[in-house]
Amino acid sequence: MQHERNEQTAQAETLFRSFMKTEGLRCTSERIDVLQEIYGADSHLDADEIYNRLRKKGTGISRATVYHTLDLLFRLNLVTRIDLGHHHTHYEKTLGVANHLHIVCQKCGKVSEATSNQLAGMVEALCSENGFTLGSFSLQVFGECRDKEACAERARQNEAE
Amino acid sequence: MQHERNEQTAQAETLFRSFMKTEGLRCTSERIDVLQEIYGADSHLDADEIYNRLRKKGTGISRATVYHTLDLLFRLNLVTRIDLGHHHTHYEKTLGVANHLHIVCQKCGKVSEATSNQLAGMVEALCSENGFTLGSFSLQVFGECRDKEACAERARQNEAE
DNA sequence: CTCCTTGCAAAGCCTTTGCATTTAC
DNA sequence: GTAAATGCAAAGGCTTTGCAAGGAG
Repeated sequence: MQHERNEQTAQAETLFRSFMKTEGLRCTSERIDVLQEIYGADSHLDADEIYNRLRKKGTGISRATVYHTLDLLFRLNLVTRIDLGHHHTHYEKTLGVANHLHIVCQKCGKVSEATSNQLAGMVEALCSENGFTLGSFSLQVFGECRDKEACAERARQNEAE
Repeated sequence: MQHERNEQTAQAETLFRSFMKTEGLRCTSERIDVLQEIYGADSHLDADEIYNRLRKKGTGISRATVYHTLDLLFRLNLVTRIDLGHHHTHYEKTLGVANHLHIVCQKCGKVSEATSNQLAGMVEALCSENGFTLGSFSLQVFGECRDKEACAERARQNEAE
């Protein structure tokens, strides 16, 4: 698993460098840092989380650069934008997680990660049918936890904060 | 078609009134106006579009109420929130459009509406498997137009604006 | 050496909030 | 009559932008 993750990160970095060369853009250390932060994370992050994590590691990056880089990575399909209903964007790696989706509870806000082995193929087919080349996609599902008790407990915790 | 749309709107309104009664909330004319605006629209709208359309019709509604109502309708699963990458939320009716998704071109920004007859069933199954009751969902696909010429033309138009 | 990129701070924009007023039930 | 909803304006929070300084190719 550890090994797999590193491979993904390495693959992303190789792709990134090649993209940058093609587009005549520069591979700065800040950009690589953001890429690694996202690929090293187990799930979705928002811009501020990425900024703070990098600062804590001693990387002297600015928010402006984080936003610029995220936009770049999105355009290159190395990260996806997802909207979990928090009114700000989250970001997630695309490589190696094409069967990935989120289910958000509308009551307690809990976000569950789910996988589907049909999803990627279906989206790919839909793109073809509609005259598009697939870049990335994100599926958000809003619903309610079936476990009402645990859900209510979490909702209470949220209130408290 | 016209008939079908009206039926959906009527169905949404009935559901809404019953929800409101159950929750002890009030059916104000502003809330009904927002609901009708969304159900009367052919596609996704953002909060400001809803506000402006209602104002043009002479409805004296405020932005605050539009936002409050959208939140309410979302919680009741009468509208879905979608993120088309514009960094602000769009809203769309849920009733009668469960097979609906968006494909956004990352180059020119064009949004295509697509349908899939497998999608709703798949999402429903995923919810069950993961211990959730389905409320609503939204799938956004980011990619590139295959028609490069038309795409480049649209991109140029966007620049001009 | 050139042009891209960074970082700071300010501006921008969407969304939420506090509070007095109005209104549905 | 009373609790809920509206509207206004101000505040809030995420994101973008302008511009000077720095750095990759």
